[in-house]
This record gives sequence, C-alpha cells and structure tokens, in this order.
Amino acid sequence: MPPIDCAGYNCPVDATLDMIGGKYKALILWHLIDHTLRFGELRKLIPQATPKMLTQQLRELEENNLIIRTVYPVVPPKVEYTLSDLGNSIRPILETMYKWGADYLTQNGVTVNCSMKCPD
Amino acid sequence: MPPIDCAGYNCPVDATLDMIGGKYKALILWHLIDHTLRFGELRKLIPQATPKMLTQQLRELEENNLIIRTVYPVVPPKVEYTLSDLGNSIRPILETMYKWGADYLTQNGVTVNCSMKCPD
DNA sequence: CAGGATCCGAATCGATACTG
DNA sequence: CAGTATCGATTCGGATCCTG
Repeated sequence: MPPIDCAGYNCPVDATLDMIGGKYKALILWHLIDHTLRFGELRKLIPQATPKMLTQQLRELEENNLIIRTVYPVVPPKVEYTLSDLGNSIRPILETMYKWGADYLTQNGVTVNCSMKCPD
Repeated sequence: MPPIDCAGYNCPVDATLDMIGGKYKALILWHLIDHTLRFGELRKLIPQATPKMLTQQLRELEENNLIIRTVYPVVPPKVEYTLSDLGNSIRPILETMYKWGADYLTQNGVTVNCSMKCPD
C-alpha cells in the first residue's frame, strides 16, 4: 500500500466516506442492490427522508456515478434509479459494515430484526 | 433499546457510519492501529484538525468505546490514546474502505502514494 | 502539555407549501 | 409522479484566546 498525503483530504478511506457517508446514502444504495426503484418507492422505503433530502442524496450519488437515473418521457412522469457498476462494486463495503454493525448492536442488546432490505 | 426497523436510524450500516463517519475519526483510528499515541502526536499526524476538533472526535470515539484514553497524573500532563478491542475489531472495515477508495482514486487518475499511516 | 471557553459563519437538515 | 422553493432550526467547523 502506497503512499499519499495521509493528512490530506485524499485518503482513500475519506474518499469512500465522502461517497457513502451522506445521511441516507448507505440506505439508498442498500435498497437498490438487485432492485431498480422509482422515486416514490424509495420514499416509501425510507419514509424518514423528506423528498428534498431524498432528491439531494440521489443527485449526489448520481454525480458520483454510483447510481443511474433514468427518466421516461411519459405522463405521469416516471423515473427509475438503479446501481451503476461502480455502485455495485461498493457492495462488499456495505456488507462489511452491515456485519460489524449488526454484531455491535446485538452485543449491546439491540435486536436486529431486519436485513436492512427488509421493508420489502 | 428494542428492535429496530430498517427504515429507522438504527440500521447496522448507519450505526457503523455513526461510529466512524465523523470528520477525522477514520483517520484517527487508522493512525492508532498498532500505535499508542499522545495528543500532541495525533496533532502532528493530523495537522488539518484543530485541537478543538481533535478533542471532540477523540471524546466521541471514547464514548463509543472505540478508543481508550489514559491520563497520567504527572506534570506536564500526559495523555495516551489507544485502540480498544472494539476499536481493533473495526479494522477490517477500514481496510475494505481503504482498498475500494484506493482503487477508485487510482482509476480516476489520482495517485495514491501513501498507506494513510504514512506521515511517519 | 492537553485541553477548555467563546464566538461566529457555513453547511446541513427538516417542515411545509407549491408545480410541470 | 417526481420533484422545487422557501424558511427556519440545528449542527458543524474553524479561529482565537485562556488555563491547570
């Protein structure tokens, strides 16, 4: 493992955090694994996020090329979100974090009764 | 704390993000791997963090039991920070994120020339 | 040496209302 | 349906000065 200016903002770990560290980003990505979803579906899956926040997070994920936004020129409007290849490549990170977090919560008496993709 | 629902803020991935997502937390944890460090040493390793921020992040890491703060009752004051077992257990996450981030940066033309523990 | 205290501007987040 | 626009509350982060 190669050198970089550790102190700088370009540490790989920080770069990763910048990509998925946003308020609802991990949740959005997780929901999109193996699922193409529409805006309204994401709203239902993540009700605590206001439309504004959801839009913002989705736009940032799109800018980072983690997700693909497809607009169908129909009425009523239809927009679908799906993971890009880059988005898919991040799956191992989410899974590693999921496992650690689940262990941690469990050991602290929190019952983890969902796979985080549960709201199905 | 009772069961959680996916949509709630207690998804394991979010719990993990809450623990290591702070401004300099990943960096601090990374530096502490295999190293016990004093406050002043951390300051030199992470010069972009003001003392205030560094203290704040360290306190939060301590509250989450990721690090151990040892105060030696001497003058001048001497305080050492070291990873707890829980802190050590998070290493795989940091490494997974490091690898993904390094690949990403590399593929985007950013030269990653340090191991993030480089400032040695 | 290792911080605490204080001030303040910037950024984030949320609730609500409105639109093509 | 899939967002915008606006406003206000909260939080974050940095600069500066102070202390046991």
